[in-house]
Amino acid sequence: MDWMELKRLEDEERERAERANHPAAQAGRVQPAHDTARAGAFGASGRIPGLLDGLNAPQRAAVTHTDGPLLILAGPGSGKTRVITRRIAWLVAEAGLSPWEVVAITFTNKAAREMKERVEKLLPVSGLWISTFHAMCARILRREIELLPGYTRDFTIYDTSDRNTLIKSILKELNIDATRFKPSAVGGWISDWKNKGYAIDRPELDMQADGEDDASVEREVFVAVRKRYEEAMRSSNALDFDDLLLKVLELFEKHLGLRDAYARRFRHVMVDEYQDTNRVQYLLTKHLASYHGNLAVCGDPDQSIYGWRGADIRNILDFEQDFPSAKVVSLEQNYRSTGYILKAAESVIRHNAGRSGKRIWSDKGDGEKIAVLECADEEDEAREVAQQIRSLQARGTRLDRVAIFYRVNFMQRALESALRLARVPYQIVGGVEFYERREIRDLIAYLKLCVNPQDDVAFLRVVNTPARGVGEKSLGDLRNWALDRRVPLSRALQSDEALSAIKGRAKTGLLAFRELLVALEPLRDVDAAVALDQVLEKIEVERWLAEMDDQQGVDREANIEELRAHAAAYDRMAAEMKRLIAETPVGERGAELVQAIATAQPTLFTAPPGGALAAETPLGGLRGFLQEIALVSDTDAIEGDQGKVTLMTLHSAKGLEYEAVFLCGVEEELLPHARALAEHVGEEDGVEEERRLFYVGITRAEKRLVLTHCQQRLHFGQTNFCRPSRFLEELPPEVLEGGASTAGGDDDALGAYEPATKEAALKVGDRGEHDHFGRGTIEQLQGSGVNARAIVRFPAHGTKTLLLQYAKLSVIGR
DNA sequence: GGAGGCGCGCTTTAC
DNA sequence: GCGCGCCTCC
Repeated sequence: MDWMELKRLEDEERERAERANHPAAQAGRVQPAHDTARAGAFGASGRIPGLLDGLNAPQRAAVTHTDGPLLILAGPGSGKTRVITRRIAWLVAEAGLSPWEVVAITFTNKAAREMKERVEKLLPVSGLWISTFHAMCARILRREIELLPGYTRDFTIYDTSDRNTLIKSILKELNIDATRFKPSAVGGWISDWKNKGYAIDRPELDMQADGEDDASVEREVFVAVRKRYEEAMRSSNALDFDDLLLKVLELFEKHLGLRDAYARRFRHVMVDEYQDTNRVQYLLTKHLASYHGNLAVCGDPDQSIYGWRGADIRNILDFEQDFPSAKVVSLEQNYRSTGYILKAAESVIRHNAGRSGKRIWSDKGDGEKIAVLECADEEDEAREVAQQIRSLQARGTRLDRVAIFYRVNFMQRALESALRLARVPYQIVGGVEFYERREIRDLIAYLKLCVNPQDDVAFLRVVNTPARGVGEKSLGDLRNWALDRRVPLSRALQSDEALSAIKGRAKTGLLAFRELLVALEPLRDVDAAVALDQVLEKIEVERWLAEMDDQQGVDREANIEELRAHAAAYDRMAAEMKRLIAETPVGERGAELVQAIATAQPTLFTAPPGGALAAETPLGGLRGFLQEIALVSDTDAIEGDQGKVTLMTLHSAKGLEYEAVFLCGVEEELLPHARALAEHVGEEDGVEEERRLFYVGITRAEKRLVLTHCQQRLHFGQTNFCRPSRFLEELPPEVLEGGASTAGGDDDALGAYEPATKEAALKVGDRGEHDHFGRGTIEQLQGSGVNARAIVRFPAHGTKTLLLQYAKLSVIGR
C-alpha cells in the first residue's frame, strides 16, 4: 500500500470518527436529561438574561444572526468586540451550539485572551476556540503535520530573524553576493510569495507575479534561494510564520477528509479584522467555513493598514459577491470619541477614493478640539509631549489612559528620553524586544535544540557559544558534509566520518558539543523552567557570562533571570489550566456543558483528560513555552493598569483606545511615509494606506488628540527639514484648537518660532477661496506664526476659523 | 580561532 | 548615531 493511500484511509477513518462523535449524531448518548447538544447547553433562553441589553439595532442584528454568512462593517469604536463576544455567547446560549463548535480568529493573542475572558464573563463556558490565525494553525499542525513529508510535530518556528539568518547562509552557499541581495529583502520576496498562496496553487509563479520588472538576475536568485530555503527548512524541521498558515492550507487541500473534519467541527467561524487578511488567510477561512457556511467576518475597509504584508482589502470589499446570501450589518455609531475627533477622522478618510460611503457618528458632544503642535525638532516635540502629558496628569488623567503613536520605530528614542527626563513612567510596545537580546536568543536556541535537534539555525547559533574553539573552517567541513547528504548538522555531528577531517581544538569542541546535545535530549519533555535551568547548568552560565562580559554583564544576568521567570510563569499557567480541566470545577462551569464536552470529545485536538476542553489546553512543557514565545505579538505585552504612558507605532495601535492620544511626526515623508510615496508604489494606493493609518491613529482617541510635527528632524544623524503632512490640510479648521500649545497654560518656546508668512499677505475684507468651503470674505485676523488664524465668512457654510498654516486659502481679490 | 577596531548602511510598518 | 559585518592583528 503506498503512502498516499495510507493517508487517505487515515483521513477517512478520522472523518468517520468525527461523524460518530458529532453532537448531533449522539445527542442521546450525551445527556439524556437535557438535550444538551441540540437545545443549547443552557437550555431555554432566559438562562443568560440581558444578552441583548444595551445594544443598538444593528448590533442586535449582528448578534442574533445565526444562519449563513454575515459581514459586519464596523467603524472605529462601534462596539465591535462587544458584538462579537455577545454573538459567541448567543450562539451557545440561544442557538444551541457547543463552545467547541465555534472558532473565532482575532488579530493578536491579546485580543483573543480578552475576548475569551469577556465571553466567559457572560456565560460560564469553556472550550471556546479563540485565537490568532498563527496560533490556531500552530495548534493544528502540532497534531496533523506528520501527514506532510519531512516534518514532525516537534517542528520549530523560525521568526523573521531566524529566517534571515538561514537565507544569509544560503546566499553564501550559492555564492550570491549578500551585499547586493540582502537577506532581509530576499526573505521579504519569499514571504510575499507565500502570503499570496502561490506555493499552493501556482508553484510555477515567481516574483514576476509581483509586478516587479523581471530583471532576470533577481529572478534567478529568488528562484534558487527559494528552492534551497524550502529544502533547508524541511531538513531543519522548521516553519516560518508564513508556513504555519501555508502548511495548514496545504494539509486541507491535500487531505480533504481532514479539511472536512475541521470544517464540520466548526459550525460557526468568525474572523475579526477581516480587512487585513491575506490570500492564504482568506483561503483558510473558506475551508474552515466550507461545511456549515456560517462565516461571520468583521472589519473596516478604512482601517486596512497591512497591504505591505500581503493583506488584500478585496477580501472584505468583495465579501458580498463572494457570499451572495450574506447579510450585511453596518455599525456606524461610535461610542468612543467625542465629536470633533470623529469629524476630523471622517474628513480625512473622505479623501480616499472608492469607499463605500460608510459614515461614523456619535451622540457625544463636540468635546475638546484637536491640537496641532509645530515643534522645532524631535527633541522639542518629545519635550512638548512629555510636558502636556504631565499637565493632563495634573488635571486627573490616568497615565495608562494616554498613548503616544508614531509612524516609525526610530522616533521612539527621542520620546523615550524626554519622558525619562520628565519622570513620566512609560512602556514601549515592540521595538527592541526582550527576545531579541543576544543572550536570550542564545538560550532559546539551546532550548529549541532540546526539542528539535534538527534545527540548523539554532545549532549554528550556539555550536560555539560559549566558545568551544569551533571556528569557520571546521564548521565549514561539517556543513559541507551535511549539505552533501541533505541532513541536519546534528546528524553530521553524530557521524565520526564527518568529524574525521577535523583536528585539534575544534574537534575537542565539537565532541563536547555533541555530548551536550545528547545530554539535552531528555529535556524535550520537561517543564520549561526545568529545561532552562538544566541548560544554564550544562553550559556553565557564569563562565559564559564572564566570557560575554562587555561591560553589560549585570544586565545579561538580569535578562536571564527574567527569562527564567517567564518560563516558570508559563509552567505555572499550563499546570493550572491542566488542573482546571482535569478537575473541572462543576459549579462554575456549567455541569451539563462540561459533561457534554467530556463525552462528545471528537477525536480532534488532543485527547484526555478533559475532552473538548483540550481545545484550550496549553501545549505545556518546553514545547509549549517555545511556541508561546514564538507567537507573541508586540501588543500582547501591553500592561493595562500600570500607571504608565504607552508608546507604539501606528500599526500596533490598531484595535486600541486611549483617553488621550499624541500622534507625533505628522509630516510629509513620515506620514505619509516616503516609501509609500515612491514612484513604483501605485501612487494612490500608497498614500491611501497611509491615510488609513492616520485615520486609525486619530480614531484611537476618546477625548483628547494632539498632533505634532517638526520643522526639522535628525535622520541618520543628519538634520533634515520637514514639512507638515498633507493630511493636516484635510482636517476641517473648526475641529482644531486655535491656540495650539497655549491652551494647556504651560506654554513655552512655541511663540519664538519664525512667523509663517501667510498672514502678512491677508487683510480683513479680502476675498479668499478655500478647498472645501468655496469663496468667502475674511472678517478677522488673529494670532501670528503657526497660530495665525483667519475668521472667514463663507456664504455656503457660515463663518469658519481657519488655521492659516494648514488651510488651503488663497486670496482671490480685495 | 578569537578579539577588537573600523566603516558602512540603515529606518517603514509585523505575526 | 548606532549596530553589524568585515578586516586585521594577536
